[in-house]
Amino acid sequence: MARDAEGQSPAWTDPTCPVARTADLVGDRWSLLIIRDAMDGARSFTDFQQRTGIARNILTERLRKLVAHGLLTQVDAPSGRRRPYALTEAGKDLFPVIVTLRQWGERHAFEAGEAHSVLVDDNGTRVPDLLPMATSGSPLTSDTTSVRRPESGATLT
Amino acid sequence: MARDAEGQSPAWTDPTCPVARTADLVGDRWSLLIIRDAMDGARSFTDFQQRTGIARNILTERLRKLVAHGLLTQVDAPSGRRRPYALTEAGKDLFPVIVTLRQWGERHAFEAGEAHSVLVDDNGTRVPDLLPMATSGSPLTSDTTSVRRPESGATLT
DNA sequence: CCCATTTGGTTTCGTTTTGCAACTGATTGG
DNA sequence: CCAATCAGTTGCAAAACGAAACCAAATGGG
Repeated sequence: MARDAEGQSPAWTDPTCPVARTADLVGDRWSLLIIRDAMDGARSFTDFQQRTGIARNILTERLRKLVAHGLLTQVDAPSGRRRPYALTEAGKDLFPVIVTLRQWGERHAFEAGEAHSVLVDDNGTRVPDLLPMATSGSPLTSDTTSVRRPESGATLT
Repeated sequence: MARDAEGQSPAWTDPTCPVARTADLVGDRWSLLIIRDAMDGARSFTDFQQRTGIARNILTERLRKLVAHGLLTQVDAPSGRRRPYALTEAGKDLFPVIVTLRQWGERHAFEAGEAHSVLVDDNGTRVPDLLPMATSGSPLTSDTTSVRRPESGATLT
């Protein structure tokens, strides 16, 4: 199985689009939930399995993929001890992604009055909504921004 | 086809977690890229097909799902005219998610000097990185926040 | 108005991915 | 030492996906 290169750029998506690159890594049904649970304290195989409900063979595969791509590591422990998973810096850096997914869900995926979990800071205060801003401080939307594609062939200046 | 309830809560993920709810809607290989392209001006079936490279039958299915869940609509046009797709308010509200995915990709999914597209505002200025902040203005990470789960049974106060 | 082309799908079929359950061999805890 | 737990594997069935062929309704040039 997996006869050719394991985890390289799939190439079936625009190779210059950072959204596509990220989606290639975490854009499946489980990876983001695994990251979410890691951020919420999950460390062991069974932690992840129980919290997500993912099938165990798929969990194995996903954990390996996330480790291979440097979002998770297994921390060192004395000989023959089990090695818990932990987020790398790159993994932790997905925090803004998880937060925006959460905030969208809170706004659009629950009925009014339906109970859901809330992300709070050290003081127990709800984390404020994340909103793209121009340098000037004015809010940005998809209508007031655009994607500038790289000139082909340009790599360094 | 589609013999039973079309698009309801899958229930195989924590029903009180907004991240899970959102992932249930857009947590597959294509939906986020479709949303991305819609934000970048894609309107027609072939727009989406050409930009993403998705198989046409799957595209049909995804567009229907996104419409069913209220992220896309087909705008009205005079009798028997083709109805282009457009983002709803809920769909546009995924903008912060797309932006954080993009920014993570820019930071971690490209080699130094490798060309990629950039999101800019009306002035052509790059959109600043999105970072969760406490109300006080101090930056937040997964280490300085926690998820408060709802007390079971509580629906309204 | 006519016909060729394009658009927006649908159908069929083969491949891949996912899920489930049973199983295994280390690890741990009492 | 022994039972339970952990971290996976393995085998198989079900679901999702992809490629290509097909089709009817729009479009558009002459």
